[in-house]
Amino acid sequence: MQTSQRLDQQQATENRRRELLEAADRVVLRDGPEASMNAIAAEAGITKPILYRHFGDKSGLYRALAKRHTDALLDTLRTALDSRTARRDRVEATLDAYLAAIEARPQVYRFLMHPTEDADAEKDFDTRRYSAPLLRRLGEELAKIIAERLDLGPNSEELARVWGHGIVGMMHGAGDWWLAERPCERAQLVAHLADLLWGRLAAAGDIPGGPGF
Amino acid sequence: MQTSQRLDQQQATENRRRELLEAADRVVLRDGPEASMNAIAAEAGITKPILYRHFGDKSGLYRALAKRHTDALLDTLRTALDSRTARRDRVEATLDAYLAAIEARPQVYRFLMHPTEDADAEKDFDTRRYSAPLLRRLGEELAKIIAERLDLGPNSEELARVWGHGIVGMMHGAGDWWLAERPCERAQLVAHLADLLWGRLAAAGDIPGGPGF
DNA sequence: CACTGCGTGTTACCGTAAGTAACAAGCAGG
DNA sequence: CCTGCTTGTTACTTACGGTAACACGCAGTG
Repeated sequence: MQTSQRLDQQQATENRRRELLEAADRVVLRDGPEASMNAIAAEAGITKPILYRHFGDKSGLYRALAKRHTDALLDTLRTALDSRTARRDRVEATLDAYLAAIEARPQVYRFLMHPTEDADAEKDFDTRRYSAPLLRRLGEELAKIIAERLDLGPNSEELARVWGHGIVGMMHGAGDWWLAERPCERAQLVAHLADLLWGRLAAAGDIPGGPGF
Repeated sequence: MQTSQRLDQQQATENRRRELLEAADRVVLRDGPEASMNAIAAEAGITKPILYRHFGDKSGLYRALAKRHTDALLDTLRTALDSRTARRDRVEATLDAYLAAIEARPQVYRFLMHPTEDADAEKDFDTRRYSAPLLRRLGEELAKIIAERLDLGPNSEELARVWGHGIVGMMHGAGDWWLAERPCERAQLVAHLADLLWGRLAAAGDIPGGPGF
């Protein structure tokens, strides 16, 4: 019975882990990224050392938590990108899906954007590994899709990655501002961003009599 | 002699403030955004309470410090945007100026991008006031310039602001990734991003026999 | 049955960082 | 000399991440 016991045990700890993650989730949903380990432990009805046994340290817990949300968001975005419509419609659907997600759960969004405060960064002012993993993943995924589907001529690999991270950055930057200021409807924002990607900036005329651009 | 004394006094404290800011600058340049108040005070040859008397709290000091760098960066970018060349050249010059700046002083850049950890956020999970002030300012400035110079038809105000923040976000996202991974030369990155803004994404053909996009 | 091993849980602690209270010294001007 | 103001200090509090050490419960084994 040793092996089956070990399996039971493994599953039990995995269930526990899931419970803890869900508790952490609730706290983050309430307090945002500055949720403390103490608060999370309290929400789960236990004390800190147990959290540390399960996740090593704070960034371990946060990584686990972020992975769940990131996976979910990526699924949503992929669905939007995979619909069988015109390219512009799909781009708009994807932008809209992202914006809807951050609009629905701003605290989670803030949590995901939080730089990792990584312990492994230590003393090296290395510039690597400082920004939000979510954005990196989104950028890479988008790059892959672009490279798969678009005929970009030579250098397509590099071009696709730049575009992937650039578009994700655009989405993030505009979304962040929009969420804070709410200057217009979501649909308007989506249309404006798609216009930007569709080259309207390059096509626009100078202001008549203006200083030129 | 009372008034002139008061003026002397005012100027003296202002000089002191400048000295302290320069010390803080050196520490941030060395340690990045996690520079501690103790370390900054030590660098300035004094102790914490004096820093607090001058700047109120940490975010006060950080705001003052960020303002200096943001002003400087904005000046650089404005110069690039104001050159008397073709629109595409000016856009590329601006992107390049931004990227050169973050490449030259990554620690300062990390510091500027750091979310404010604002004390005034307190308990309101308000979503406002959480992201880097630098990006907001860049976005607004760019929006102003776009609105001033481009003929965008109706709704131009709103469109310009969306584009401003969107383009800044794109620049930031791509720059951040590029700085971490260094996948190509700066000039390449600039050209690719300009291509994106010039609508090459919309114009590209599907991969022959691929899944479509 | 006593005994060992292991996973779960606790309390109590350390180090560090933000922020503050309270006090000491230099130096104007009555 | 004494009052008031600025500049500086030391020493504290509070909060948080992280850890050590110890206690309980519960399998399986001699």
